[in-house]
Amino acid sequence: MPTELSKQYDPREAQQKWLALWDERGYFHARPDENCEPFCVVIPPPNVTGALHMGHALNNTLQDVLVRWRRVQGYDALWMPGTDHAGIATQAVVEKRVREEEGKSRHDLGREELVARIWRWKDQYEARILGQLKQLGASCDWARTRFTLDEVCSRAVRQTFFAMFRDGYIFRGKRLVNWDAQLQTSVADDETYTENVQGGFWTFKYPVKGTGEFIRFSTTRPETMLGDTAVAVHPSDPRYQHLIGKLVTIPLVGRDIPIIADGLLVDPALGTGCVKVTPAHDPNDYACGLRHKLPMINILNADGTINKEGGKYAGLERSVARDEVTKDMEALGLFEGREDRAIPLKFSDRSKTSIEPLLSDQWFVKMADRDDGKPGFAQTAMDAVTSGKVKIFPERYAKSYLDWLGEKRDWCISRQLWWGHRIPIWYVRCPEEALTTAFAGRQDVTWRRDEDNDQWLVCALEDLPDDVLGPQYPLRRDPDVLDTWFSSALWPHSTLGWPDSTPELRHYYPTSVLVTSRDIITLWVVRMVITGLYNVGDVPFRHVYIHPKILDGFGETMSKMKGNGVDPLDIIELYGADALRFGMVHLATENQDSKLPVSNVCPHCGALVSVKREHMYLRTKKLTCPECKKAFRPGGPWPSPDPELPTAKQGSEKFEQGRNFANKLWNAARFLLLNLEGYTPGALRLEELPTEDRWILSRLATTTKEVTEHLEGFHFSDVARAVYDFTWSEFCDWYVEMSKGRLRDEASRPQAQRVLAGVLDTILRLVHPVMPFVAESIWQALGEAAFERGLPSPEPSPESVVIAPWPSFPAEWRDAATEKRIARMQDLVRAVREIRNRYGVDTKTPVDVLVRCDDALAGDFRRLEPFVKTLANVGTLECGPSVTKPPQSAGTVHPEFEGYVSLRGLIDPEAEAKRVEKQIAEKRKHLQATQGKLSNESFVSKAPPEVVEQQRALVAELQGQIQVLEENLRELRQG
RNA sequence: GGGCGCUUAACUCAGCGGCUAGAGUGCUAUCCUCACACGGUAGAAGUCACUGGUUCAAAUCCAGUAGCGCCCACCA
Repeated sequence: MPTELSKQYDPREAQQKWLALWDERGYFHARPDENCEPFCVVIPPPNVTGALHMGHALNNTLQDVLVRWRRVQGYDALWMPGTDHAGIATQAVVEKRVREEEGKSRHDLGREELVARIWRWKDQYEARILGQLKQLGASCDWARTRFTLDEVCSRAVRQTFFAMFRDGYIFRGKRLVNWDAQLQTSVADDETYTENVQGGFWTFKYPVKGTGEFIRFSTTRPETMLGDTAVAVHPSDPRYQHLIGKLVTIPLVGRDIPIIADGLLVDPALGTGCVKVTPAHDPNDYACGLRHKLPMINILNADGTINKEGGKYAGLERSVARDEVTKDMEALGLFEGREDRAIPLKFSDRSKTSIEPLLSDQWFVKMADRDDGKPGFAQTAMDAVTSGKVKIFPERYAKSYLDWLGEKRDWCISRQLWWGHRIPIWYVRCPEEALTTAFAGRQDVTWRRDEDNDQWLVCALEDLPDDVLGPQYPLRRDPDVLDTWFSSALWPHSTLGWPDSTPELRHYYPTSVLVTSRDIITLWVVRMVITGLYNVGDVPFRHVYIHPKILDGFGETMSKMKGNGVDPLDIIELYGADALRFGMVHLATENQDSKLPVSNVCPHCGALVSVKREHMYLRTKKLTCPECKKAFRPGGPWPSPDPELPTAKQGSEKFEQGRNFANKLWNAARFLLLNLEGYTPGALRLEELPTEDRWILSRLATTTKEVTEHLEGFHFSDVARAVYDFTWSEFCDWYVEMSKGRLRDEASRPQAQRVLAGVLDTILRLVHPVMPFVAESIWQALGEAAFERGLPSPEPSPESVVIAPWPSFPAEWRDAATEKRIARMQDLVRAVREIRNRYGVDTKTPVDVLVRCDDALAGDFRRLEPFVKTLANVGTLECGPSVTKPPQSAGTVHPEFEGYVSLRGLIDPEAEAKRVEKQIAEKRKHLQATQGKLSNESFVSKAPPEVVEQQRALVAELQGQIQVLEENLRELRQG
């Protein structure tokens, strides 16, 4: 029963109960309804590697706010959930576990077994992540949950790759990879580490042909000289101007290479100012090689020995070749010296041997414009934004999107991993007839010639058996997998069933809005636009909303290692899911970062101990709680629990506002429910309502309009603020207080109940997208006591706030005159309270108040007299034009009236006089400034007339107030 | 190195050309009054980073300076 509502809102109980109820009733399940306008959001799929962090909490809260709002607005709302297989990250986590628990490497397990292990890991963590999202209150359509590596997504990936390959958007190209010569495999960047090792810095010289001159250069890897294809100097370096365009000979291999000018590669201040260029074995040289169309000579075999390009050095180990090369150069008199130097060197995580940058064949998606008339991918994506088909909020992020695309850099999509979508390419050496015969009439196989390697590249929609061409032409499948972002790029349409034309795809695509963070605009947003346009023929979403990034109290990124992160689940436990959500919505401003100070929660007493810089990176092993003086271990990525010292969870006081707000709402509802006895539903006629009712309805109508507009413009912080301010500062602080007397009066009670119930009903609808749990709790309780309610006419209430229609009120409800009337009364009440406080007059002792004002105002105050009397505990209230300041009273001046509180025996005339003097001084200063403006001829002539008028009115007002204050002062001094 | 952003009360942030610059937290005083102490009432607290400029008018627009941060590229 309603009267049993506890004094404090218990989020935990509510969360359990309503999650189950919502799920059971299927509120979040969407069925494509042609007669209903769709609103669709696809979740940025979280990685299955670990737990959700604060960024996820923010991202998903904002999506949920939008989806819940649109759903109750009557849209056919679908929020598509799912997770990402996150190639490298997931494989690395599982490999690490296998290594730690079994001491085995992935090579010990083999590809199949490792992938099987990762699938098991994925099932476990996917369940955990989805569970966390549910705890947050995310209103996803869980029945549609997808995974970027599941069958549905795989089919889309296969189809996309096949079509892009067939259409010539996917091509094979060269790229430098990290080559592990011991394991004879390339390794991903994440699998390497850099160490400073003692190395050499050699200086050599090459003879410049036909000049007798030499050009000097330095290197840390002399053996790469065998693969040099140019020497570069800075275009504006005066020392070498005359040599640009000349040829030099590499003596050891007898190759002639040009001297080129390259401002990007060469820093004239470093070394000799000349750089040898080895495009096949150095990332910078590679870029330079592309710019100058230099030959790229690979001098290494897979095992790290020098290949046939190295001439007489062929077959030598790298290090041996280095010595030999140096020795031979010295013998030729071309060696100038060597100095010891610490050199950063990349190593492979697994073999611990040094990484060799090696040019290898990789797969790319072509971004640049094409010469065959088909659109270039980069351009189509740029057009989508410049034409406004995709709108980015805040607008400034459109610039990063366009800038990045403007480079039109090809997208390398092959990764040397085992976990992911395997590239559907088979290599075979055979005459083409073998292919045409075997695949005659098949649309699902296509092939292209790879002249460099004398082979065919065969792409197929379904896996091809190795012997499909017969035993003499075995197929070899590409071992690599696709970049994770390749499958993520298809997410908005693959999750809806593409390549099939499903009802979902037809109805919900393009989706409505994508909510994400700015660091993946280029990795993800751009690529979704490209594939959406290519596969479906339309953009994937109409709007992109980029939310801020959450940083710690010092403005640093949060990370487990630093120990400055906050676990959303801890916040839910400590403050409730609604508090977490309110906090997230509240910090979502237009700003690009938002700081969230972090605290350790004392495991003994729950006190918050703020995390300081020196606590980070596990530098502090033990902290003492300032409250209970007991010791604990600060939160962080501790590998195991400490038996001696309990570890703190991490929290933040930022969420107290949301928790308190939920409690405030709860108690406002409690108040109403305790006063609903005898409630009967009934229609309200605006014109018959008393001032206070028209006032709260006017404020409610304004708030509703504002909240709706803030949601439409993605101004989330303003949404939270508007709902909070109205509920707390207007409804609770004033209207509820004003209703107390009316509820005790038999005659006015029914109407007060109806308005209170109606306003609370609307507040719940407005609060629901942000704080669904507390809204539902109150909604259900209210439903028992006042099932039929509403504004202006009562209706049976929907069975859940989750499906309660979004409110909107006629513009006439907003009533500026009434709002002004109440504001004036509030000013009077506040002034009386201030005087009461100042003189320490107990709230239980009534004071007499006199107000000098015109007749109209006096009439107003008389109508509102009961409120003035109860809100400020006023004994007698006298008002009118003939009122004079009583002796021994304190006063207040207002633009429209003067108020006096009689303080017989309490007043300190001297203190009061000083106060009045101070006020006079302030008003005079203000008056002077205002008059100054008005005496400025150009202000009067150039400023808009209403601004000038405003200032004139202000002058009159101030003069009046000063006059009153001066009279009061005289009276105080005389009396 | 390129791009973007931030600097307003003790802290976290609103305000984006025209009120005597606001909120939440914290602080001070007071009140456990029959919705709420996760509360009420009132109060104190700001050279709007600095220097110039534009404008009748600048926290707000422009330029520069300093500090902080994010993203991207890179460190022969």
